[in-house]
Amino acid sequence: MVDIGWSEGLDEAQRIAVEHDAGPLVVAAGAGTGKTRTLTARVARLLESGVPPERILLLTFTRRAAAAMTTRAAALCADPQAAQRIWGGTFHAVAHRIVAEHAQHVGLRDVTVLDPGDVVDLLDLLREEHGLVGTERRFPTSQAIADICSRAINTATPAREVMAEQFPWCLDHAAAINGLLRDFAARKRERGLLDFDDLLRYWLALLADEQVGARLRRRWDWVLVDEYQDVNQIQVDIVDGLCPDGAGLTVVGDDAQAVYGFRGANAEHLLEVRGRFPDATLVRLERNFRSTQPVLDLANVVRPSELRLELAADRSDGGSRPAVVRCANADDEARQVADAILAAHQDGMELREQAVLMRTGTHSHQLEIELKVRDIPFVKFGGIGYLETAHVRDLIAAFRIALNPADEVSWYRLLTRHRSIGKAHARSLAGLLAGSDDEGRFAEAVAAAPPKARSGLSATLAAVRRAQSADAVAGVVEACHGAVRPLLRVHYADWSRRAVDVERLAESAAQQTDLGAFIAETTIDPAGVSADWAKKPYLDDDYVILSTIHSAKGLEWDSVHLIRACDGAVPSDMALTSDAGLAEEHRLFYVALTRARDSLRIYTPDRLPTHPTSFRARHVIAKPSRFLTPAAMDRVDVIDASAPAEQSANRVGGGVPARPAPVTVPSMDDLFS
DNA sequence: CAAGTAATTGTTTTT
DNA sequence: CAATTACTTG
Repeated sequence: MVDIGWSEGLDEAQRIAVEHDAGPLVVAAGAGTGKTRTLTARVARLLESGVPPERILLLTFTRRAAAAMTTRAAALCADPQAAQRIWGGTFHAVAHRIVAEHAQHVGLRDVTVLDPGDVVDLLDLLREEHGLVGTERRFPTSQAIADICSRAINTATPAREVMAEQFPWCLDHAAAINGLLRDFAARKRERGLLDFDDLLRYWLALLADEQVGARLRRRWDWVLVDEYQDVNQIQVDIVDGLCPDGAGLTVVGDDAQAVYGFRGANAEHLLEVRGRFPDATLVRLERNFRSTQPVLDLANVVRPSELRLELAADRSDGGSRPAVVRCANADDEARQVADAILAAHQDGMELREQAVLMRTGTHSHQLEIELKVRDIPFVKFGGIGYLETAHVRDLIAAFRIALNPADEVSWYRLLTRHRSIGKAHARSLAGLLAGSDDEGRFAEAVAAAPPKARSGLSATLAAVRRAQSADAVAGVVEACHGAVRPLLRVHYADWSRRAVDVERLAESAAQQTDLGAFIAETTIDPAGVSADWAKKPYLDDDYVILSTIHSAKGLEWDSVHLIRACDGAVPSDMALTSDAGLAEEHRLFYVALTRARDSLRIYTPDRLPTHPTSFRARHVIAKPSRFLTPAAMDRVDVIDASAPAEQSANRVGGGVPARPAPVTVPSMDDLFS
């Protein structure tokens, strides 16, 4: 690291942002304008000027982003070790660290983080207690109730209002839902259970406390928040609590890339920072270092924005116009994408420099098959929930019980895995087991269980007892694994396949020094962990990235393929009910386009299956995305791949015709006459 | 009250 | 083609 300081290669606007002093700073950074580089350089500059790393708090959207930024900052510093001591991570991850550290201040003995699935389980459990399960009055699903609750918290809006605006069909049950949610909150508190929203609420509460808040504020002199267009009200309040007068605050964002409205985020928050802190400095980054001019020409036509950033390319190496590729149907689209990927690969472009983006995880179904058939390696980001599979969550539930015996949801989960224990028994037994520290409660529970369940249950409880008294992490893990292993057999038909996954998690957990932290981090950011597991073996391989547009945020590739650019997919038909929803889809489209450095291909199949996975699905006519306006189409080349003449030439596996000729099936009348 | 079988029904996006 | 959900039977 010789002589590559933080100031190397910055343009004028970036330099202003990097060198800016302690006053509040807003960096409006268009796509590809070196936002990460600027933020990183600013951190490096602070460190070089003698700021102790632990006095810097870097809030990012994913853990991966925080890690990338601290690593890059480290590379720019004289003391690379120092950067590792920066406080960095997502709002939720930092919240967990702070809340765990101050558990006693918020009246908790243990902090257990509930994942969204656990939240639904707990609501299910409570709603049975509330007698809200009858079939004759259809009550909203626990998932819907969880969504209402989350939205209320994240936007600081009463649940009743949330229902009126977003969930009108639930309004009839508003009183019952509110009662259930009050109980839900009370139960979580009693048991030391925090869901994702609680992490933020508790952090905010700590900041509001006179003494603790003052101490927390003194802890950091510099607070930098990335992707500020995607924060919600409670996160704004947290930032406010950290920097009440804006001193030392830097926020970076792009209102045209706000795509988390469904989670309560609102790009207005970015625009409001200057109203909140009139002395804030605004720096605009408008020079794009990422893409070629033809790609930007299209992006600028598509771009929706109030900050009115117009991107100008810094690159002068020309480049070709983006392509809109018309395809006959989804299978044809998959072949076209695979063809293009292989062709580029033949021309020397690594697979990892090519990405396929889609609106929803299921859109790549046909493509995944095509890639497998052709032996093209790929990794899919976003969507996949290794850690969300039932059996993996079973083992995590056992870990949680070992660490927090009051974790009623985990007890409930583990109990329902036993033979002869269903919802009803599990509910009462979970109450008993989680409700007291009494030594005799295990024996009591066995006695209270139905006879057929007793031997299994006592084996589980013995293992749990071993786990609770083990002092080394490996011992806890081993005991929990021992508890879960026989249950898999009982509960899942395909238990042997699942046992392998569970084994893997157990191995990984056994190596941890702090099991509680491992579980919490895994719960808060499962993508990071599962990606680590899933990708390690392939790391030196070359593979194509398949990603949802959401998960592609902040990333870039030489070549980008956007599939399913059809109305109903982009924009998603789920979003068409409101103007705000449509506007968000529009921004999402913009985010997708701006991921490309050199090559951008947008695929518009003429026909799409109604059901993504079923092959009996009807194929219906699809229209190209409404975002491909005439002005946009002026800036692309149209390739009509659905025309038969062009097809077969560069196809590898011979072509399957889009619509096979009808086959006459012989009548069976002669068999039955 | 749970297990097993049959029917149905769907599917954004994520910390 | 899952993965719930509804219904029947033990």
